[in-house]
Amino acid sequence: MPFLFAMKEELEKRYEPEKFESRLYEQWEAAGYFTPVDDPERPKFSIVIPPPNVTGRLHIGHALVNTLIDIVARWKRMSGFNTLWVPGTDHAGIATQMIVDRELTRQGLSRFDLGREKFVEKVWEWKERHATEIKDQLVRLGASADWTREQFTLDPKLSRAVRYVFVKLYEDGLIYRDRALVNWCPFCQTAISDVEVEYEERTDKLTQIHYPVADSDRRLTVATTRPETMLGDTAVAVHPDDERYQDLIGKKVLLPIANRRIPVIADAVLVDPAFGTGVVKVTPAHDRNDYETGLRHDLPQLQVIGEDGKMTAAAGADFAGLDRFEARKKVLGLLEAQGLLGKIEDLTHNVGSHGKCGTTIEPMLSLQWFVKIEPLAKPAIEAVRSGTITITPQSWEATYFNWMENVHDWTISRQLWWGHRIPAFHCPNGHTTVTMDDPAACPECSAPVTQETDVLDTWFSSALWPFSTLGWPDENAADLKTFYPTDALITGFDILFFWVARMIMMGLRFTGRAPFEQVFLNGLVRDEQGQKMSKTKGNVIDPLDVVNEVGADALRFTLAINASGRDIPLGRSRIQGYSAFVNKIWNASRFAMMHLDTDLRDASQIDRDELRTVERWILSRLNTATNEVNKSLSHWRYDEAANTLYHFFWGEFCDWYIEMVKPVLLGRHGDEAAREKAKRVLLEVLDRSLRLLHPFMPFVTEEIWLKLGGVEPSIMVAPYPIAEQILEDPEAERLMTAVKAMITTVRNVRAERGFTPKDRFRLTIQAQNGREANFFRDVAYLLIDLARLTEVSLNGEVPAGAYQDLVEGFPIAIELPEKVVTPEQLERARRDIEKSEKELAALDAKLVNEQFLKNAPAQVVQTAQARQAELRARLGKLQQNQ
RNA sequence: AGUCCCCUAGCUCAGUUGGUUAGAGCGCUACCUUGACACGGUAGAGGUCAGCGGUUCGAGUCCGCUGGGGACUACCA
Repeated sequence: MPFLFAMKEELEKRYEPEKFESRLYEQWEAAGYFTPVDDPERPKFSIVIPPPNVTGRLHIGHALVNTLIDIVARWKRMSGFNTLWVPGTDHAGIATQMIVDRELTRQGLSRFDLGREKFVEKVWEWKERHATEIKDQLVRLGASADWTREQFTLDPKLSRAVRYVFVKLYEDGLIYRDRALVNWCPFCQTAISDVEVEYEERTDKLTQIHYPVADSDRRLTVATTRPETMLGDTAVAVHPDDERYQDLIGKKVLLPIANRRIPVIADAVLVDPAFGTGVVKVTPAHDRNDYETGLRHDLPQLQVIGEDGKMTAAAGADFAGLDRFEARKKVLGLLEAQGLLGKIEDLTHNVGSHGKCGTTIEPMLSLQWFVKIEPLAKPAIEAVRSGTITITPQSWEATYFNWMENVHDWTISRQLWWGHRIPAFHCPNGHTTVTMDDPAACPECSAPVTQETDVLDTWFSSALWPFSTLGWPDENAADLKTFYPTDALITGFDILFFWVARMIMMGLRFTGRAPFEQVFLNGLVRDEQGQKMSKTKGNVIDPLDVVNEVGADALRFTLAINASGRDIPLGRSRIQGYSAFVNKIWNASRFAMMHLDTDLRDASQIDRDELRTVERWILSRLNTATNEVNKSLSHWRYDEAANTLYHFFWGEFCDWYIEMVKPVLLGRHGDEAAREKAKRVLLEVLDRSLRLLHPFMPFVTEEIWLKLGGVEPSIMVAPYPIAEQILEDPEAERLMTAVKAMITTVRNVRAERGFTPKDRFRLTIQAQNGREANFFRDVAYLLIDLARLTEVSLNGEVPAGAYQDLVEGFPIAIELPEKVVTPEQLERARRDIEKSEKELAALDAKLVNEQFLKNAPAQVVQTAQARQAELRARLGKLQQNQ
């Protein structure tokens, strides 16, 4: 990696991200770095944003997803990929309509006062405001998305794709219109799909009601949690084999209040004879199972609850117009008065409500549009099973299969105003036309046509997002040809069914290819105690607040280092911890730059053989880190990659290497030539570290790097480091590990024996051969500096009374002045020895065990033997320290 | 009810195909304002890896059971 640097200026004393983050982003955008280059030589990498709803501000979950996307995008871009990240927003049908509706309510208006056209105009105004706000927030995060390609699901281009898909699926018989039982939200007054229903466990009253058997004094007792639906009962069902009711099958019961005669039917599917009384009331118009039972027995469907959640005329004059829950009370009162009320018990069951508004769902018969799902699901299942698409973490695949293998047809029509209006045209003679272009008149009978008023489920357009945003259905669209299929999809697991599954289905159906190869599902951001964040709990963290407080880089790094695919516990203290790391990077760079000259050139020209062991060591460690970061990122282990960087930069570069070059840089040791080499290596390590860190911390790395003055105009278009075998140096690592351990041992003994940092000792090292002896002589200045010694002597006599130890295979002795040893110190020393003795005993036993020697791999036996020898030697030394 | 996941230091978590002395961050203790950083440095305390049983020369890691927690899907009159 040849590179040139000309130090431009020093860093500010303090790290103050607010001073440069926005400026850098503007520079990147102005330079066009977010837009892919037109270079056919480069492999491409493309990814689409999970389009945020235009309902409002982004929350911490958005910050997470977009940070993870940005890390991959920046990593790929620096790694030479022609990278496209498509940004955009979703019109979010119900959610957005609700919000604008609510605003109108505050003004004392309703959408009906405005009318459809005016209302939709209002929503567009809202959208313009919020799409901008969302972009601003992503900008603050440092998202390297290509804003010249920003998309919106209701844009003409995407709307055309939506219409094309609708028409095609209709023509292929996969979209149909039918009167069927759907999930109805009485508050939003629209049908919703199965996935939009959220189930919550609740304890309700299970009420027994006695239905008198017609022309008899017997009565059948049913049990229900929804007494008001009895008004819509059109049968009572028992199990065909239930002896208790054999004689009543085929007879009639008299439905109380309504005073209708309804049949007693036998149904083995609906009725579990062991539950309750074994008798079930059947309300085909308001319950899924009853609906299907009704179809089996050809029962009338009596709709007693209307679209507004109020009782209909069919419920009887006394009930018409009454809210469904009011009606329940009234029914119970009347039944009680008639003595037809039985036992009332608690029953814990699941109740479905609309995820967007919380209203209890009313299963309702309704004329709606559906997508036949099975022909779409089959290939989508196959794509994941065959590995064409991989899902990470893999455990989600089971959930995916489970759902896909059992999905029902998808209700796609919504009784809303905000969304893609269904391109179906009806004429008074009952003909329906579905075409790409609006028909002037009915093609069959030339009668005037009117367009369907329903709009499509928001997720219908989202399902096309990876290709509609790239220009599809125009097969020749340049972006489609270059960037489709996309490479990866990063999103929350909560929209696996809503979005991911449907994109796979639609992508396969319409482009013949999986819309992406890899899916990474990130976890939920929770608070530090693992609790879900919610406004009511007051534990919500607003990403923008965090950016304002500590900068985008600290937030991004905190999110990344916790992103393993599981839920992420996030708290202020955690973010603080990683903002300290950003601060550390700033200060370490500042130190390095204080000692780098302005005329450094082409550090790659250093002859590696001329480097000292210390320098070969840090380059070797850096190389290992480089290798690990690339590897971890390639399999979605953001946490591993971030951890590797954290420990390399702080634990090795700052804590050891910088301390080790200080004597040379500050002129306390070595000559001018040595100083030059040290500077170049320092620069090289800093440069590579910044590049490695850049995808995680784009701002701080750029700010420092620009001041370092590299040849590339920006770190974000500089090459990402890759591991180079030439930098590996196991021997340097072995020796430096020993040096570090010796320093730590001296410090440890100093502290344990109650000496102060000012007390200096003499250290004696026994080297095994001349080469090692020379090495320790060369680094003696380092040991003296970092371990605070008076001198280091090689292979000398061990003075009587010196503290002895064996460190990484090297016997050492520390000459300590006389000092009274406290009982605590003795106790500690004894415990240390005891621990080693225990371990040695276990090893001794293991190494005479023939089974172990026979079965264990040679490598394992060898390390055990080596450890045994070392422990024996070390114990010998330690026992002399009294 | 089914499927999946989790239980490792005070807290939150990492521990790849079973193999040296189980790690990190935060928190805690003691000492240190040493020329980049007190958002710092040095040293340290703290773990019967939920429990029981099994497989194995060897289990935090594999299998079974029990207990506790969570997620998703389906359904319950």
